[in-house]
Amino acid sequence: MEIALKSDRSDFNPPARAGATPINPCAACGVRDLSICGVLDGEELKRMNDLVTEARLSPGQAVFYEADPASYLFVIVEGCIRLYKLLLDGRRQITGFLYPSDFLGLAMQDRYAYTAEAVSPARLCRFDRGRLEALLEEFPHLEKRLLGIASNELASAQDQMLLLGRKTADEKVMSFLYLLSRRAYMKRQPADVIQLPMSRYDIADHLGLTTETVSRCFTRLRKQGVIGFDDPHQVAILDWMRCADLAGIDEGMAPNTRINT
Amino acid sequence: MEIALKSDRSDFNPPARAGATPINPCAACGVRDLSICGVLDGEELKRMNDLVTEARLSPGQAVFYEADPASYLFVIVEGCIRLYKLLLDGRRQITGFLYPSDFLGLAMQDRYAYTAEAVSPARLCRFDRGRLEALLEEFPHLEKRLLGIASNELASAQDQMLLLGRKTADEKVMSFLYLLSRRAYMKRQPADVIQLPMSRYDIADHLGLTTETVSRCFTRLRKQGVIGFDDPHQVAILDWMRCADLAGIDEGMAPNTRINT
DNA sequence: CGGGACTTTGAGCAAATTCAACCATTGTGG
DNA sequence: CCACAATGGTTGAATTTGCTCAAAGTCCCG
Repeated sequence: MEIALKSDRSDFNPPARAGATPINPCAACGVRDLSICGVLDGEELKRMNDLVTEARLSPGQAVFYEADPASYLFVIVEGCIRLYKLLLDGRRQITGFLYPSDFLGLAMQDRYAYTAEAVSPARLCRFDRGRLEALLEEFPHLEKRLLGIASNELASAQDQMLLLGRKTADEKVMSFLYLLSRRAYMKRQPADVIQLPMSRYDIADHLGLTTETVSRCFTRLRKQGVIGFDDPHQVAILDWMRCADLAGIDEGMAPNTRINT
Repeated sequence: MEIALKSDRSDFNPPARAGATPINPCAACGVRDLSICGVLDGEELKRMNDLVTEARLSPGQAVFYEADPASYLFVIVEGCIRLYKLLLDGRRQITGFLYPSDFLGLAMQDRYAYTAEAVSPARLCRFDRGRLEALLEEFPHLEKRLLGIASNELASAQDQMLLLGRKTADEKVMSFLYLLSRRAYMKRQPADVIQLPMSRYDIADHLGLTTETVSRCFTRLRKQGVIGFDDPHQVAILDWMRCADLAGIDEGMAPNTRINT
């Protein structure tokens, strides 16, 4: 199955030269504890280290394309990645944004189900799929971790369906912001000011809206005092009650007041 | 986290009496080959048989509710199940419909992420989660199968996001019908007449539309000769080219002319 | 035969889109 | 160093798709 792509693939990041790219040893990795590698001990980590190479991408570069053979799995080390699917006429749905420690490349039937592109300059760990699968035989808890990750993604996907199918434009935008804030909080990063590395266009394609509508929602919510921003890529949630109300959360608390979730 | 539910739980199916419900031995199961149990051999199947009980549900009965402790996993043996999530004000998004051989109950953090209800009279195999997980330790290929199932569901979820976010009402309805037809074909069931056990209301909540719009789409598509039906629960696809066009498939072939997918 | 649930159809309405213009920021070349 | 093109964001007016409200038709089952 071939997908229609206006853009050529000349910007495709060449595979890092095998064995030639020195990579930060996994033991020193900043995102390890949060990511799939967190379940591995010293010796296992060493084995894992053997089959990884680093990939660097600049904004707009693709990690892989929908329907490509799924030869690699990835872990984001730095930057933001967007995943999307296209209709034949070019309409785009961004199924998610990935951040450091997120896992990427679970595939159905050896083909990627979506395209992955860098939003901001990004660094990824790239694992050879075959060799990683071989490693799974040896480390069953790694496989268990993968299943856990897949379950989590499934749950997020269902949340996103609820958003796309049943929420209003304002609710969609507010839910999106709330989710990003919560994600930052979970990773012990500042959650008061939300960083939005992606464009309004990207946000629109993620929420099933148009750029114009997204922009209008932002200004409307700002006028109402729910959010605040000067830079369109840095937004603060001001009225947490109203935010939770719009996002469809039944607890109206700022993320840093929550006990656990 | 407690969800708002107008309906009480008086219709909840009582757990089948443990050990008391005789069940068709797995070896004789009609959906085994298609389902998760398909990877098990004779001895393994026997072990699996030990931890399963049968559940029967009549239309509208719940298998479990969102946020319930995820104590069981299920395989559908007969009937149709709808999965959904609710917003606080009652808006509903049906994330999927399940059919015989489908697997149910992958949970995040020990809680179900959605409610599961019978659409038509249904029969399910119910597995104790703890005991099944223990079995996974012994049968790693079973865990691999679960991961495969999760990957497939993830891919379907992404397709559904594309549908919800970017397709028109007609396209949504046609995509839905096409998918059901393809699913029937894959299971070697008649794919020329699509069985729709669910109501227009259910379809609407699955496609992010209202009943009225769904109904209008059906009549419009019938007038255009794309589909045909007398009974609203039995629909035939007549114009496969136009169907593929609307559904966003790039091959305009009837499912029974496809080589493989 | 009658009641209830589901489906269909119609008319008016509203949320979001489309089309268009304008503004702000950034990077480039003269 | 500044003009200016390019990109991304915002705002406005007109349009449209799908929704809401309302009513009528259909089917099933007691």
